[in-house]
Amino acid sequence: MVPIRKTPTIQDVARQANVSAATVSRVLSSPDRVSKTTRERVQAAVSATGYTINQAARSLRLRNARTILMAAPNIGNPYYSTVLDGVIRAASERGYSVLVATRLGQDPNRWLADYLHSNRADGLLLFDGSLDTFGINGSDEEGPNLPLVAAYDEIPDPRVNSVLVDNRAAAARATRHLIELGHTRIGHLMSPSRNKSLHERRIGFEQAMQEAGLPIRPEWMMQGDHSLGTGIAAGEHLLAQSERPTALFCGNDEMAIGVVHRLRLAGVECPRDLSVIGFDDIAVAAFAAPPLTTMRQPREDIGRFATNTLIDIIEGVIPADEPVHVTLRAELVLRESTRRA
Amino acid sequence: MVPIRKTPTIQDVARQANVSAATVSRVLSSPDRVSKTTRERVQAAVSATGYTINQAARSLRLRNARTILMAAPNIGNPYYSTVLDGVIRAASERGYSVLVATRLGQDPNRWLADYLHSNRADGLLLFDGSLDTFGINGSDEEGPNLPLVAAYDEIPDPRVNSVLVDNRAAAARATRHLIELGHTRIGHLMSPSRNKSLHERRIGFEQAMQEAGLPIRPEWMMQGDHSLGTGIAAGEHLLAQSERPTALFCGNDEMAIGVVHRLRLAGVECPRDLSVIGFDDIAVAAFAAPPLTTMRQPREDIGRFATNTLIDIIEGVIPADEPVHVTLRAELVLRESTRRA
DNA sequence: TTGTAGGCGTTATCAA
DNA sequence: TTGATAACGCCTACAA
Repeated sequence: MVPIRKTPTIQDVARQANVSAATVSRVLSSPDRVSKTTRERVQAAVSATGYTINQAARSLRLRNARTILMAAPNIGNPYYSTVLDGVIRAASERGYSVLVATRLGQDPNRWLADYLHSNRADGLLLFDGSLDTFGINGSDEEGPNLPLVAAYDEIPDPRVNSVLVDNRAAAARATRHLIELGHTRIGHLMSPSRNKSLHERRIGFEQAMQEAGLPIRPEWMMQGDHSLGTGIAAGEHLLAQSERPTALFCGNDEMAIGVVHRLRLAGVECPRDLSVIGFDDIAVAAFAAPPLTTMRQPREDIGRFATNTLIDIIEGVIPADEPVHVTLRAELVLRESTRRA
Repeated sequence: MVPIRKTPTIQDVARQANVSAATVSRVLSSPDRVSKTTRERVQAAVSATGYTINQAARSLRLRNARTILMAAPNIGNPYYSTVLDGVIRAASERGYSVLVATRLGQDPNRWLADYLHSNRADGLLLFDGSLDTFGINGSDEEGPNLPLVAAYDEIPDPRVNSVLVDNRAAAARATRHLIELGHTRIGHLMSPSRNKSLHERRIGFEQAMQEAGLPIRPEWMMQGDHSLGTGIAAGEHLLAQSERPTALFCGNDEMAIGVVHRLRLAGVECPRDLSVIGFDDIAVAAFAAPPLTTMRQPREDIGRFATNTLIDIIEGVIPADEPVHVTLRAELVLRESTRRA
């Protein structure tokens, strides 16, 4: 015979505490504007009733949602899920909820813009390079931009806030690691070049080689598409050569694993005959045979920085008209696939 | 000199179309209750103004959020992120948004309950076994339960809707695979037994062995904690024995990889000297040396089923008072770590 | 078929 | 310091 118990509203609390709803609201948002005695009475009433603030009503009134939206191509991919972990951490520390979207329908730009306009999210974290930031921001001339931070390899638009990894410096660091081990015959399995940030990895490699006065041999510069398959193909390309490098910098870990795998089949052992360094530090890297030396992308930091930047913009801590560009550094992870020449 | 353009409301659309706001609302929610001509006029006005429905207002009025909340211990873990992928797919197909939470503060039960009461989410997907469903549901006697579906290994409470994998059947299937390959000397590296569902894996193993009339040798029954480390320890345990099994069923993939790794160091090769089958099909399994035969957990399906069940409950398609228990099957993934005896 | 009016729960403004 | 009031934008009886 328990009475049907609606979720209590601020009115219920007010009644219970013998004050007005306005006072309850004040106790909740700015307690110091209320006298100590009433404040305590209200707080008692709040816990007595089990009152929870109704976010929908609050959002409607305040025109914000205290929620951010993360858009990523595929959250099943460990890269994005690690980033998401950082996002959730940072957001919850600042009292924000996180909405995750991967299926953006026919017109992703409109879909995302609607999300913000519809008062479901206050800002947008964009991890999907296939999306066009112009479209989301509305046509160039008009109106204020939506709170938006982009964090993916290709940032075409300097007017958009971004969090990126310094690919060039990271690639140079990887290459110098090989040089420091005494290698002079060094090859590079390149990432797809369509993408500007990935292209930076090649630039970084070339810079490090030039600085060390080492020759870049064209037959040791191979092109891959980041798949295991092109790694294997690159392995075959190397096997076909009379002179082989003693070290190889690969544009990502999958390709590195492919190369190592293919060469082993032919009796060329890593790191005995060839030192190999990868890029990304995917989960598999530590379990590969041999465990792969690589440059670790600071995925969680990317999520955290992007989130904090976004919330700063939402809350006006950072002026919205001056784009923010954060650059993070990758970290060298030493394992067993590289060794002294 | 562009005028400051507020996001248009339903009133703006109404004005533009020369109708009342109520009519616009009808066009949006039940178009057939409006004459064709006005409907078209309204639709034109909607796109002319770029109107987007304000979710906060809608939620307040309708007392729902068309949003579900997924609670998981750690979204950086590939297991949960794959589940999340399924969740997002299913939810977006049914027009729901997905909120993800991993940091639940000091009092997780209260935190989660607040989330629902505060009208931010209509239902809860629980993937965190450390949470107590009793607490969230409110004390036993009172009130209607919150829409909640649990999907983790340990389901202590039959009154809670759940989506689970049939661990016993899956373990039996794995064991029978080894038996079918002609093995008779089969060991088992067990999962932690504190957990009921994990304990089922052991039961499944024992059942399959008994059905085949094979002996269960105590010295080949080892206990692990699902870490790589206990896999290595189990490998050492096996190496110390004068008589070894020819096949081993491991409670999860990490342990399987650990065993294989340790045995190889001692010159015992998999699958030449020992066939090994794991459980889960973590991403690493396919890249292990040798690629690991294993039972794949249908992670994405778990997410999808849980989500659809939850939304069914929210929308009243399924009666809330009769708990739903869905059982999914794991799938045998054949790779190279098992072979004929 | 369409319009009017009231209220969902909150907070900001203004007055007391 | 506190209270009354109005408004945020939407939906749904009810009336026309």
